[in-house]
Amino acid sequence: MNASPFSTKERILGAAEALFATHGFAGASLRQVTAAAKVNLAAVNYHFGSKDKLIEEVFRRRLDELNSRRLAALARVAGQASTQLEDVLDAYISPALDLSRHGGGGAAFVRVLARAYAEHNETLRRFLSDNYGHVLRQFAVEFARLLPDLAKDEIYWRLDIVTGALTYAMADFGIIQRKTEVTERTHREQAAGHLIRFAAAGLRNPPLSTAAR
Amino acid sequence: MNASPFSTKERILGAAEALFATHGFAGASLRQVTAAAKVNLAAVNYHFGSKDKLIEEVFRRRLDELNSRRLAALARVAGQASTQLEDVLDAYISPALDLSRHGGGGAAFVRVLARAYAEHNETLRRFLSDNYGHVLRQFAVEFARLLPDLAKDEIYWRLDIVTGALTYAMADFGIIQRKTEVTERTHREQAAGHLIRFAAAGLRNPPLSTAAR
DNA sequence: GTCTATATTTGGATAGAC
DNA sequence: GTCTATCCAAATATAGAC
Repeated sequence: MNASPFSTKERILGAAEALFATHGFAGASLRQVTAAAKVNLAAVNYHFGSKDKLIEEVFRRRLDELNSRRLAALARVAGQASTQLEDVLDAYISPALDLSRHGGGGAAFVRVLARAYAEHNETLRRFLSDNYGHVLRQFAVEFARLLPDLAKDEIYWRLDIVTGALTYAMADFGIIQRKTEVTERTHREQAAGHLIRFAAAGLRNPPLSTAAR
Repeated sequence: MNASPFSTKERILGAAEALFATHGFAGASLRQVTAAAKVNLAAVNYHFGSKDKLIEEVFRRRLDELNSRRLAALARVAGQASTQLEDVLDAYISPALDLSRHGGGGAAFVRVLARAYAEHNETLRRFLSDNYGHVLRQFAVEFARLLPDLAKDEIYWRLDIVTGALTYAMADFGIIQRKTEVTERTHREQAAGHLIRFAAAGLRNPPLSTAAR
């Protein structure tokens, strides 16, 4: 139960996170992982049991914190009369941004998360749905309060679009190449700012009247 | 030079497309591919030379058509006084939607494309940039015409967000599960409609004044 | 808990018959 | 062009000494 950041276990998790982000789950081998972590090849199976279990641990380590940070941020603005749409979006987006700043490897994890969406793997999907499902539902409640003209379906459609753009933006998949004079951190903050304003405008868009269909 | 849809080559390409969409490039083995295509294992190396070359062919087969369809659709609305933002978005989004309807395997390809974004593989990135770069630039010109208040940088930021949301939505990564009474096709059309309206609102959003920073 | 060594499986690629 | 058989490299996983 040694959670020291230099324990074998933690070093493996960190190396795995970085390599899964770069090469994918199938693309990164345990040999690469153990070499990067400077531990013995056999250590993975000893500490985690299998490659699949290691993947799950990589997720669990970060998701618990991201989840609770998002919900805490939401709790601070939910139900308040003064709350703006941007505040709720910020509660959703900023914890992901903060995570990506965790020099340690949070930035890599954000990309791992994006990969998980790309992998249509049912096991992973269920794992994420179990961890994120209730978070999204709570945010949907608050968005519905602030956007009373939108039907429930419409809210979910739009949140889905926001999540897509967020996933893509945070993982830095985009075509926009960071200029060398801009730090990684500044680039991410700019991305988050653009995203929040874009998303707010998209969410505020009046619903298509049923008559117009 | 046999391009019959039942030729060995085409069967391999179709099977590879489907398996790459499901399992990723590293995750799908040539053994799985050839078994699904009902051809001999050796056929891949005979027809394509290597797994990497096969991957490139999977892209080329669809990208050429998608590219020219987008540009053709853009040409029909570019420069016209009556053109609305939604028309240009439609020119960008609808060809991807059409592709995803190609019963044949276009739907799978859209997911392969999304995976290519997730794979940060430099070779693939360059390949896509070569194929898509000029298309995006042409669209940016037209968006700039319709959104004269936005700086060039701002246009690219927003287009990047739209591309992210589009990639995500078309690949059906979202949390929204299609209801069983809704056909796949209808679901995709709804997704495209929501996306276009959302994106139009986000793009029309007034720029953040520099004073407000 | 960590190591070396190895078993076992899987995957990419090729040789050579037909 | 297609097949069988096979090579070789790389990967996961485990056994057993320390």
